[in-house]
Amino acid sequence: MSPTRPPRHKAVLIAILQSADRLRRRGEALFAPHDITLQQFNVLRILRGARPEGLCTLTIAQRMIEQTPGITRLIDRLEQKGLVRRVRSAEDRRQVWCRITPAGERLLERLDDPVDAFDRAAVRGLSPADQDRLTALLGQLQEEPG
Amino acid sequence: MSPTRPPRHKAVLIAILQSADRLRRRGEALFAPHDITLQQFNVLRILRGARPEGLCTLTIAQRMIEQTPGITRLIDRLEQKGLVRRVRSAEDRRQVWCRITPAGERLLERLDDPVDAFDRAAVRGLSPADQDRLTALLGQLQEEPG
DNA sequence: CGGGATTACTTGACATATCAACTATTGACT
DNA sequence: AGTCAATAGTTGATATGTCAAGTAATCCCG
Repeated sequence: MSPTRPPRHKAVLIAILQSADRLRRRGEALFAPHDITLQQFNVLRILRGARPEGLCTLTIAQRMIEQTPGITRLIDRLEQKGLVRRVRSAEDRRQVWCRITPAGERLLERLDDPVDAFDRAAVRGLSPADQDRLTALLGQLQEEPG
Repeated sequence: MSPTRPPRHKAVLIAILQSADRLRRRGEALFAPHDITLQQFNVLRILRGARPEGLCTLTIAQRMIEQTPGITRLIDRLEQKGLVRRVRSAEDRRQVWCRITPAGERLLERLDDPVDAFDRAAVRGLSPADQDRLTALLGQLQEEPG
């Protein structure tokens, strides 16, 4: 019924895209009740890791898991929700420093356990050794130039 | 400089999401000059594989690599470009049969070689055996329920 | 220290994604 | 036949993503 099995190199790519899609969707479902998206959560985590100074906008963008050209408006939304505060830098007035607020920290604290449980559940089909192998293989893939 | 390395189970998830993001973006860049998106390309390929009868809308959605709730409008765009034709089914008037047009087939033919080259290049950092291992590991991951 | 190149965002316009109704048909049962 | 449930799409509202262009501040170089 299904078409002929794809050649090995296509199978890899399909598997990666499918896995990521599933993970993203299940992640979004986890965060949706808390009124944030996966990307917003990632920003908050990055900012929690950068307390107390915070980070300026483009530095956050660089640390995102996924490329995020719309970082400004993403942080706009977090600021509107009161989870992030922004201040224009005094030394270099082009930069904007972003910091997580106490409300943002409280939200992350509420999410820490569920997220960790989610992550563990997501990989429970693989032994620790296989998890390392998988990470290593994907690392090799990404080392490719271009 | 970078924060502490993430635990093994998080590292896997990050690697998957990052890899997929890179692949998607490079794929989009490949298709952009031809005025289609990755998802549109996938629909066309699915429909080429279903010639000459075509498929009805939701069947296409089921075969997509990524979940695609906006399948109707996605196909709207393909129809507007003349790459797909739709006809309401006579037997079951709820269904809409979608078929690739000759223009759609010509577009795919132009893309076949570049896409194959792209796919091969994307995995050239891995030996064939490693490619199979990677596919298998991701398969195990996806077998997980929930 | 003046002027062009860079940097760090910001904004506007537009494409696409997502979810929740809603419509039209068909199927299943009585 | 008559009705309720299920199926197959469609549509509207809204959120988000993406690219290109614009602005303000700083840097670099003579």
